[in-house]
Amino acid sequence: MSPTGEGLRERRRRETRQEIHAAALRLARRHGFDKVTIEMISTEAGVSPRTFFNYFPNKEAAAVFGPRELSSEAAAAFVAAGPARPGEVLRDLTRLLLRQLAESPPERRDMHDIFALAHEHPGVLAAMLAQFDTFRTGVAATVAERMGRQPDDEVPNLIASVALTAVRTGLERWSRDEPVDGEDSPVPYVERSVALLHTLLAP
Amino acid sequence: MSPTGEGLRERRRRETRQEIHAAALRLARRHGFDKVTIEMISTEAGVSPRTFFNYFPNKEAAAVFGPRELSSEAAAAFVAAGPARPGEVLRDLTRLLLRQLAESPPERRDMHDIFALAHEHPGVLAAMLAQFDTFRTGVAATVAERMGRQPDDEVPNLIASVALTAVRTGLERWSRDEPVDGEDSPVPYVERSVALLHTLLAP
DNA sequence: GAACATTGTGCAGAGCGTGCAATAATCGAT
DNA sequence: ATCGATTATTGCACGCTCTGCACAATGTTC
Repeated sequence: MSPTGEGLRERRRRETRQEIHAAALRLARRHGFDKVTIEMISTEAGVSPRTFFNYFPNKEAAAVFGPRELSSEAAAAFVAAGPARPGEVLRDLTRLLLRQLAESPPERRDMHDIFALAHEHPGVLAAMLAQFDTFRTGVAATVAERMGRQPDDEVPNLIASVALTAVRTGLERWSRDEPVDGEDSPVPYVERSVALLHTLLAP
Repeated sequence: MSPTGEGLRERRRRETRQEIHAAALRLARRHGFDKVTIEMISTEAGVSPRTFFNYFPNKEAAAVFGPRELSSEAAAAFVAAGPARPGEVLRDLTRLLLRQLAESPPERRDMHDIFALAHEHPGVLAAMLAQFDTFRTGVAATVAERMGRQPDDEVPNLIASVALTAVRTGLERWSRDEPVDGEDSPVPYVERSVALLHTLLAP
């Protein structure tokens, strides 16, 4: 097993999944989403059609694939900070999310295309929202852990929802903007959404 | 044309859609969601399989079917109230949503089963979120109209997202609770979520 | 390197979802 | 009431989706 703690199998699996995702997005750009078949994606990614389904349930999920959980170290630090008032937890959470976004920012072009696909293909929108919601559930569980509450408690869930609403909104606007030289981070966009959100409820 | 302004065709269409939805949910309860086929649903609803697809793109969508827009009168009144500060618009919006929820509350049993299905079938969750998001988009457009902003502007979208997060969270908890005699409205649950949300950002 | 666990692949088959064209029902007007 | 226009229902055909199963190939553990 390698020094990173990640075995060969694990790495391959991650790479294959990424490969299939990239293939799906590439082909959707080239031919239009609904002209693309699983067979085409599989061939482009160098796997069998059957293997495709070992990684994704359908092509929508392959196209929108992205991170589904917080990095575990960051989450651990967040939890370790211990209980606090909801407002403070929300503040910490948005900071955590922004840091993670700054450290491993998505490709603007990919993000743009995914939002565009979601806009014209209901199935893609559904897949994207489902993925986002999976992330939200995980975040809510982390928040719950820090606050000493149950994972399905309303408070952690509302905190996670609010924070991720800001992230989603910021990312969407970022993906629609024209790239500017030297300024290609989604972070300011999300910060802006967070600020707006505060104006909303605390006027 | 009838006095309601709704023609025979329109009414039939609405009824058929409702019929198919009910059939899908009923069969899912009886046999488990993934044992149910389009053919079974169609037969149960008294239409041809081909007709099913004139109403829904797949069985997930049929199962989670629900309202997709604000009632037009309520929305009109909301818009007519004219521009205001974001916080006030949000307050008005939550009132509007609560009134609508009080006037035509969903069946608790249906809501419970839909959330349960969504919990164990990723495809159902995706369909539910997509439907919710369609609603959200429409609400955002209404809010935008009132505020004299574009429908894709961040402010109306954040307002709609926050309000509907509260609705979703409240409905989910309501659907999980045991029915209590004489107290079977989702309204207090949503009100509670709204209140929590305010505590969050304005502590 | 032997035993074990996981992953990739082919095959078969039920079910999904759509385009098309025919038929029937409703609608809006005279 | 009648007639043409619009819209809904259905059957048919066909390609694609997705899953279960069995077995080979490839890591992993001891």
